[in-house]
Amino acid sequence: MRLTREQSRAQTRERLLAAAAELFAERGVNGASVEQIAERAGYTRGAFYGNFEDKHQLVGELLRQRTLRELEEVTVLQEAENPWEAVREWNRARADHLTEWLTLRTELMLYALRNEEIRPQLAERETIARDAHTRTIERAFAGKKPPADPAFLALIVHALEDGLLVQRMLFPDEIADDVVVDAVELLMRTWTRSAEG
Amino acid sequence: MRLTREQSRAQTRERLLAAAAELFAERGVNGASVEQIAERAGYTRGAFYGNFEDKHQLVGELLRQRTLRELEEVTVLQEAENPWEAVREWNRARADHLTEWLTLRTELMLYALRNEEIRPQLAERETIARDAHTRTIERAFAGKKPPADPAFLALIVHALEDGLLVQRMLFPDEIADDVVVDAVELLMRTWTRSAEG
DNA sequence: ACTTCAAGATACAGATCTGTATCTGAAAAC
DNA sequence: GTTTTCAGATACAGATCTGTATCTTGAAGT
Repeated sequence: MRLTREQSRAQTRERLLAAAAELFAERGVNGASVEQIAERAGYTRGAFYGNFEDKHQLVGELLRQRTLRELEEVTVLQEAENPWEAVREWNRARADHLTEWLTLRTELMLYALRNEEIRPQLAERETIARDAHTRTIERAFAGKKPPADPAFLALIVHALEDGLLVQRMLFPDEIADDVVVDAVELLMRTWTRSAEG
Repeated sequence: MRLTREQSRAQTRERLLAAAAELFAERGVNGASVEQIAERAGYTRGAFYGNFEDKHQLVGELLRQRTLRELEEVTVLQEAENPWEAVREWNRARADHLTEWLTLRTELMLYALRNEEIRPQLAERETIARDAHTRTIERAFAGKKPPADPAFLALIVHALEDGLLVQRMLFPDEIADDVVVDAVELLMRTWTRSAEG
């Protein structure tokens, strides 16, 4: 199939971003050279510098892209008919590429942490994720009295999810995919129980 | 004060390790060159290669050193007369350097994750920390019936602590130092309450 | 079809980094 | 006090990486 010039250019950009994501996960942002990225994508450095200012800008783009994707996923999961089962399914689906995915996420976090300009993007992602949890919790406690401020409970759930993903990455054999959901369900159960009592 | 040759050499090693820790936190392991490390420590590359094979070996040493320190701290905190208050104090003390400390920790984690040889060290640290939590929880539930396997509850507490530290690093103004302890206390409270009911 | 234009390849200059090999000066040994 | 030894500095060769400047080729426009 013949591609229009614009399409071809977009495809090149996309391939470069995908190759960069792979290499960043494998060797870290600083460990992957522009040359390696271009080569992995099937091009030379010329294509890279034609599409991005430099590696710094590409990292910014990648972070933007990944943040957007994650926010979309959050929305989809929340709007599912059975959110808990949806999250469970999500964890199972991510299982194969968990290390790659989480490593890249961590690399981007560290990078953003060191660069004032793109740091707000990081903050935005966290805030939205936490707000989503807050709403879910408020809904779950409609009527009942939660054991603490819903925003605080949401922070706990959010941090717990993140921490458990890391543990799952470090001990893939020992920790089941469902642990994340199981743990959150346990918390919600004990919280609602203590609310009734 | 005059130093013996052996002392001087040990001092040099120590300074190089400290300088490396600083730079790894600032720019990442791959972002810090051997030259920069030596310079920050007040030496030249000659001193570096006289004390370490290469950067790879130094990272291994650093990981070993930091792991040991953390394990010591865990022991000290556990054996304190009032562990909870001790942990609270620990969090306050770390507040100033939290970002530097946690960034380095994350960098070392990523590095170990990518190097099969030193990966066991990482696993050891996590295992010991989790075991310590398991014992604490078993003690807390002596007699009562916990809402789940103590090892599972320990995993939750451990992951939650890690996740909250990250959140505290990302939002230093928004999240208080005590949040980590407060959150764990909340969990323990609701768990024991649900155990009584 | 012929011209124009731009995506991507190639070539080049400069910077940086690594690792080794050699040198120097001060502590240790006698 | 002289000799030996070793920690750390200096010098060097090779590799790699970045960014720009120029070239080539195929799509777009007429």
